[in-house]
Amino acid sequence: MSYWLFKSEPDVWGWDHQVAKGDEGEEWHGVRNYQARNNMRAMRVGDLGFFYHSNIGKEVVGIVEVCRESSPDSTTDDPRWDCVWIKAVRPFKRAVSLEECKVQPGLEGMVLVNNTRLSVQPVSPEEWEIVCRMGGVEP
DNA sequence: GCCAACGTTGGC
DNA sequence: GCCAACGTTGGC
Repeated sequence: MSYWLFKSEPDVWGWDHQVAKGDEGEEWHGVRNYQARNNMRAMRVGDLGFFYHSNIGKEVVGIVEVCRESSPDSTTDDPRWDCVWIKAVRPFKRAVSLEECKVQPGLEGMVLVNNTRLSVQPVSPEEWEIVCRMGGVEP
């Protein structure tokens, strides 16, 4: 079981959209970055991830689960790009902002804090636990 | 809206 | 294979 973080601009695709898709989930299409794609290829069904709102909010708002492993991205014919499907699991009781993460002990090495431009990131088990607790949910 | 960081592209 | 030019992301 591994942990991840998915970034999305909430005015394009936000937590509420994700929740509306229910257990069927949604294809995490549109990623055109090798590092992010490779992270998705490493995902397995049942892996958990944070759902992060970039630009607007800049905060982790909930937890998602990988419900389909990486397969061709339906929004392109380019065979280089594929993606997983994710479904919403539960919302945070309170959103955890980027600002908070930056000053939280234990999160100094978090990719979110150190590589602002990577849209699909790995999260360590320690980071997972810390951020879940900050968000008011059990890891 | 600006700009820093970073990734990609393409000429050589 | 190098690197300059360019494009994109995302925090501020």
